[in-house]
Amino acid sequence: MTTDSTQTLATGSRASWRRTHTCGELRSSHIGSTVTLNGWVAGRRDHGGIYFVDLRDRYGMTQVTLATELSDRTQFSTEWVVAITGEVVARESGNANAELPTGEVEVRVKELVVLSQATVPPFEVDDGIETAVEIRLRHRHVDLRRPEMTRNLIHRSRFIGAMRRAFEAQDFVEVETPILTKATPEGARDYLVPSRVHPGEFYALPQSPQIFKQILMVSGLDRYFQVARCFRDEDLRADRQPEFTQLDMEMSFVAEDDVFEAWEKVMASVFDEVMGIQLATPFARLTWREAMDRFGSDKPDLRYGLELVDLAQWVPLSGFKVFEGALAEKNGRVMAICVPGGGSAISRGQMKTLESRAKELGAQGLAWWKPGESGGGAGPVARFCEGDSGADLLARLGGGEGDLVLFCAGEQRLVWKVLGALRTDCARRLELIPKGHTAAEHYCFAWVVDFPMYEWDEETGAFMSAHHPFTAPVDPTLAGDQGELMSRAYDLVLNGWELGSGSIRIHDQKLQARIFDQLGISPQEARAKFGFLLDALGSGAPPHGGFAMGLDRVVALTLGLEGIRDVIAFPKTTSATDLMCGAPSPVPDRQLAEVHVARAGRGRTAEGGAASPAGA
RNA sequence: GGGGGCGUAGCUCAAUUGGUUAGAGUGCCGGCCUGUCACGCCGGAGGUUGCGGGUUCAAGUCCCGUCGCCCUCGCCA
Repeated sequence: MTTDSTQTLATGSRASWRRTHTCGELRSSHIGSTVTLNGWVAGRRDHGGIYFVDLRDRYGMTQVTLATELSDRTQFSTEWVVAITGEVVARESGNANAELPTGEVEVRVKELVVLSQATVPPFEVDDGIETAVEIRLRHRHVDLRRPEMTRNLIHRSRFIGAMRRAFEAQDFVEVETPILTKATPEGARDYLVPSRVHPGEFYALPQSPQIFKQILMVSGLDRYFQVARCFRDEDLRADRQPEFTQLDMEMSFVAEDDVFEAWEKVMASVFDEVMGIQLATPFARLTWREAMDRFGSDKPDLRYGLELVDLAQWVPLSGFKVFEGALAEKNGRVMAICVPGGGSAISRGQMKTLESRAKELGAQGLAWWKPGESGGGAGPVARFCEGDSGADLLARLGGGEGDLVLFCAGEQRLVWKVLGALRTDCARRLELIPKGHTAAEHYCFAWVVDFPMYEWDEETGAFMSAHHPFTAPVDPTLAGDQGELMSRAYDLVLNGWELGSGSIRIHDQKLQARIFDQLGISPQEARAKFGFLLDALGSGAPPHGGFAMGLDRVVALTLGLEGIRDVIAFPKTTSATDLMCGAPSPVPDRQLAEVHVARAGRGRTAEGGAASPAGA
């Protein structure tokens, strides 16, 4: 039986159902007062003579009680939105709920108004559910009602707010840059937006506000920041969405240290304000080369050891032809990691998994050794580790009996990649990674500096910028082998995640032109693509540099999450679709014609049929 | 684009060698219960086994195709 209470809703701006308190607010001090609460019915327990309702809003949960007479004549169910008015009463001792901040009291309901009915929820609106991501995304409006999801979004909001205050405290100015901008063939694939006014021409959504922020420096803004949406049409990962948010910044008349210091201040202030954590600054610094050689990664997780060890000196002692051959190759390396206790902790089955992982990354196989009592031991490399050879190796690795040694031989980049991945894998397996995200020691920040300027691209047979083409070289004379040039780019790394990257930029028009030349971009091409930047650099450009931090990532890490999906209100799936609103979707032909776009090849039409191939 | 995993009730899962009417928990609906808060007890409804084809006397199960989700390599200046 539905009450007529919904009829009483339209009673003007001072409706009687308006809440006086939130559902997370009531304490013993409120006992005796009459209150009105608004919220969602999170749970009901009918005990015959007394009826309990858990009322939930984003502030918390409050238990309210209904007399039989009231519960009998009022219909409501899970997730209905109701208003209750009643008296706050103490719970008798023994009935208090210590789990709930409001657990000392409850509200004895005199009146209940149904504000909105609800369909049965597709899954429980509660923390710790095991519902498939797909279902949660499809019903995101319900998913976000779950306290842990609400908490994530609130944490994100506070984090961003604190960042804004911290930058403003250092005189940074927030400036918005265009979302409809110019396509750049370099870098990631652009999302394109057809122009209606200019047939056949397209805007691109920004991969980052890079050029705009440099131009703001030329304009004399001196210190800029922005909470910037960025778009990259590339395949997704757990820590990658096609649209994501950066805390982007740029500053003038600076070198690396100035940028680092500005960020260290911001991070220290934000962690303190939002989480009460006192970060130690300055953050650790290591060169790219050191990061690769010690951890096999340019985003090393510094919370544990398992470092890579170079074995060039040991290989001749081993007499292992395969390793000797690898060393003789150009950029050949033989390296290993020693997994403490891995001799017994890593099973035969797990070794198979490690090996297939190594092969997946391009290794021929996985050489390993489990040292035994007297220098022998098990594994394909064991017979090269007998006697002095084994003793020498163990001394280099700092290991011994009971450990597991994993080798990798080959081209340097491959060795780094394989051992870097195995290092992470083993650390996870052996649970060497300290858990937690609530104390300073859970956060290992590090600046990685001195990246290579260029990377060789096999596909195009040309050098590409490792960072981006506006990055200043360490040596502005560009002397020496182009492949060996180092850049003034840097990354900030946290617990094995790349939080963001930046660089000191080129502020000299002539040097910028030379870099374009090294990238194989002709002067005509450079003018067409980046003419406005070159013009700006020629109009009085201050030395400048900056950095952009992936907000989704840092927010996820500070919540102890392993992916960024749960800190984004409406994220996309692995195939870049939005399951809630159904984007992307076909559009009617009329709409396509307006923007001068014709269908080509596969695809659905707005009418649901398949599009005819172009030219048909 | 490649590799791997998953897809059965609203949700989470089970179903022997291919074999009777596809089950359980939870949620939902109804009934009982005055102190629960993962309430308890009794009853009920709820299924295009992702979709399409094939093999077979017989398919949730085997084969082919396809779609979706997750992880991952490539990719992500």
